[in-house]
Order: sequence, then C-alpha cells, then structure tokens
Amino acid sequence: MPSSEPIKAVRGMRDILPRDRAIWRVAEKAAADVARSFGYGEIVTPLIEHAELIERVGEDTDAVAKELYRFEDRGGRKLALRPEATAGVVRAYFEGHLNQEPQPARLFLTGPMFRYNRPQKGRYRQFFQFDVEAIGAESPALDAEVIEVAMTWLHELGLSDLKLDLNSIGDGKCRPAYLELLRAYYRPFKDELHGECQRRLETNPLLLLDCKVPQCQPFKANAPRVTDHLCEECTVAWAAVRRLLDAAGIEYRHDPYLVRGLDYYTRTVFEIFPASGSGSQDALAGGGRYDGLAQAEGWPSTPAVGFASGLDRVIELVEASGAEVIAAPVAEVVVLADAGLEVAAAEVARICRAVRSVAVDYETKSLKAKMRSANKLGARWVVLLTASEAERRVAQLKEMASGDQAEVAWDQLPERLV
RNA sequence: GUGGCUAUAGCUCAGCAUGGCAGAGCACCAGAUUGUGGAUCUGGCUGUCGCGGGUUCAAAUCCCGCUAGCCACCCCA
Repeated sequence: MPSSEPIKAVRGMRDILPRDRAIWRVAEKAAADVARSFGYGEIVTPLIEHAELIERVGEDTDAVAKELYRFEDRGGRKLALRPEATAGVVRAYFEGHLNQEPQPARLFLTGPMFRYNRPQKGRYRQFFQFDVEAIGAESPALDAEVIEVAMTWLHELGLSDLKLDLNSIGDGKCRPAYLELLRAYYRPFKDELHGECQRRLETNPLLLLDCKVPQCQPFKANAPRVTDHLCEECTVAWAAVRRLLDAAGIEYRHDPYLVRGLDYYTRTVFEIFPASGSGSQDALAGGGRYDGLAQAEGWPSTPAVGFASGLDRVIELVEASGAEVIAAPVAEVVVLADAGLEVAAAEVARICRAVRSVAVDYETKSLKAKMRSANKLGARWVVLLTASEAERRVAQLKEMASGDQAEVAWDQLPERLV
C-alpha cells in the first residue's frame, strides 16, 4: 500500500511504450529514408537553446509570450526548450560552417519539441517533429523539392488522401506595398472586425486573411490578393514552384488566405492536411520559405526553405487509417529453468543469443505459468532446463507453433533455432 | 489562456438522479491436467471510489476548491 500518491507523468508529457514504439520506428525510418533519398543529411541539435534565439525568431507572438518553456540554468543563463527546429538548425548551419560547403545545405532532423500549450488529443507539451530544411539557396525548385519530400514521406506511410494548400506572400520588396493596399481595403470595415483584428489592421494586416472569427469572414472575398501584387522576382518564383509541382504530379490548391505572421517569411507558404478531415485545421505538415530568418538571428542574410511535421499527429492518423504494424515479439526464445539454475539458464540464453533474441524467465512460478507467459509474449521457442539436464549440458527445445519438443545439446541450440 | 464533459479494481466501465454493505466484464493467480502454452470449465486475489475540504447520524453519490484526461476554441514561431 503506497504511503502517498504515486508520482505521475508531468501534464502534457507521455510515454511511448514498447508496443507503440514499432509504429514510431516505421514513421521515423520512413522520414529518414525519404529525406536521404533526396540528398538530405541528418542533423541533431540541442533541445536547449538561448531564450533569445527563440524570442527573436518568434518576436512578440503569443507563442513566445505564453508557450515557451523558459528557465535559467545554474550559471544564470536565460534558456529555453526548443519549440521548433528551424531556429536551431539555422544556427547550427552557421556555427558548423555549413555555409562554406556546397549550397544549399540539405538537412533533416527528428526529435522532441516543447510548447506549453493546453494538452488535448494529438497535442502534447512534448511532441515530435520531422523537420526538413534546405539552407543557402534561393531556387524555387527547392520550395517544390521540400514539398515533394513531405508528400513522399506521408505517402510512404500510407496517407495518400492529402490536400496541399499553397500560397506566396511576396518578399521585402513587394510585400510592404501590398500590406498598404490591404490596410486601405480593410480600414472602412474596421469597426466591424473583432477586437484582435482591429489591432492587426495596423500592426500585422496579413493576419486578417487568416482570421477564423465569423464576423471577419465576409470581408475576405474582396480583399486584394497578395499573389496579384508580387514583384517581378516573386512572380517568377511563384510560377516556377507551381510548374515544378505540376511536373512532379503533386496536386495543390491555391489558398490566397494562407499566410505567416512574421516578417522573415518570404514567398512560398504551404500546409498539408488530411483531405477527408472535415475541413479540420489540423495540419499534418507546414512550411515555406524564410529568406529573412538567418538575418533575424544575427547571421548574414541567407535564403532557406523547409517544413516541419508533427509525428504525433501523423502517427495517430496512420493508426486511425487502420494500418497494422505488427510488433516484433519481445523475445523469440524464452529460457525456462527450475529454481537454482539461474547461472545455467543465463549461459544457455547467451548461447542462443548468437542467432535469436532471448529472454530468461527467472520468476519462481510453476512451469505451467511460465509456459503461459512465454506464449503470451509471442515466443517462437522455449528452452526448458532441469538440474540433471543442466548437468549434462543439454536442454529441451520446444517449438511453440508445432508443439514439437526434443532434447538438444547446448552447443547445438543455435543451429536448431531456424 | 477560455468554455464544456469526465475521473470508481491492472484495463474498460456500471452504480450517483432520490445519500444507507464497493460491483461486472476483461486481465492476473490457482485448480481441473502427477513439472509443458493456446480452447473450455471451476475457484481466487486486487479499491485512498483522482486529491483536499464542506453538508449529514451516514457521502462513490450532494456542495466548494485543486489536479489530471478528453472535446471545442485559441495557438502552432
């Protein structure tokens, strides 16, 4: 009887247990295989970064204000748990001198991210992302390429019923003029917008297009579209991305209301949704071009494009789609020995381990009970050992499926486990 | 961060309206079966009724607070 409440997992944190680990492994392996097949190399960056790195990237968004895990270490440094991968990957690109290698640097990463959000299904405070970045080149072909990486990965996992939304939000050259146009369009309706949007009108008008509050919807349809006001270079890039996606056989929908709220985003933005998901706002992957980010971090201005995808959500969808991932048995062989034969049992297990995964049942239970648990674990063979057999260095080898059993010398076990 | 629903055995849940002995199925353990798994039957174990307080002769049940989970919103750098 516990003397106090057992200590449970921290809110928003969860364990991935052995039986669930199989499908995670499939998803992670598919991610790595697809990324590598496009020439992307794996990078691992720290979970902890300077809080300032994240704050500069997120500026004064809600996300940074309310959702960042922020703390001080013993040396008084102000740090944060990474809420996304891009800021750290870009930092590592410069610190690791990848900018002096052939461009672009093609990088991918899978790992945990942290956001102090209210947990709900598919949303945890520690969650996992597959992140792909092409840094150091501005060709729109790379925009299309990272989209193709994302789509190929999701297809590999059996998610073929997908919807790709695409837009371009211009760059520092053409966007300021467009934003003025947008403000001019919205100003007459200012009083009819909801409070947050009234503020956005002056501070960040692009977000007006992204607003989901019902009262703000009627004004969207006639709002000027950013793709009608791109500069020469952005127009060319926008056309190139679409041409490349067409050629790759990737269908997309132009969503003129798909935007990003931060200044360093440029040109391409995209999001991938499950097509059958009742217009759900739960994106499986999202990304785009962020030519201004490196400079925002204090590095030389460097173009880049990438995407991030939440593994938790993708895996839930794969499971919901009914795909069966058969978990491998914990051990293919289980060694059952009478009490007092632990040394012999361990030695037999060591011999068998040359060819198969082996576990030893050290419980002091009846043989019947041990057989039952070996069966439940999915063992293909059991090796039974009595004192007199151990003395003679032989054992009973039983194949579970057929029930066949025979005496086998220890040395002969590996060749019988086939 | 806002609103709603929920929390009872290891798991899934009933019981709560109208306060009165803590329940079922599954799982687990054992036996039927003289050291040998699966099917069947029989029996058995398992409870801080999420936590804390209040009302009451009496609280799983009613009230308040907290915590956690789920759903929607929000957010998704």
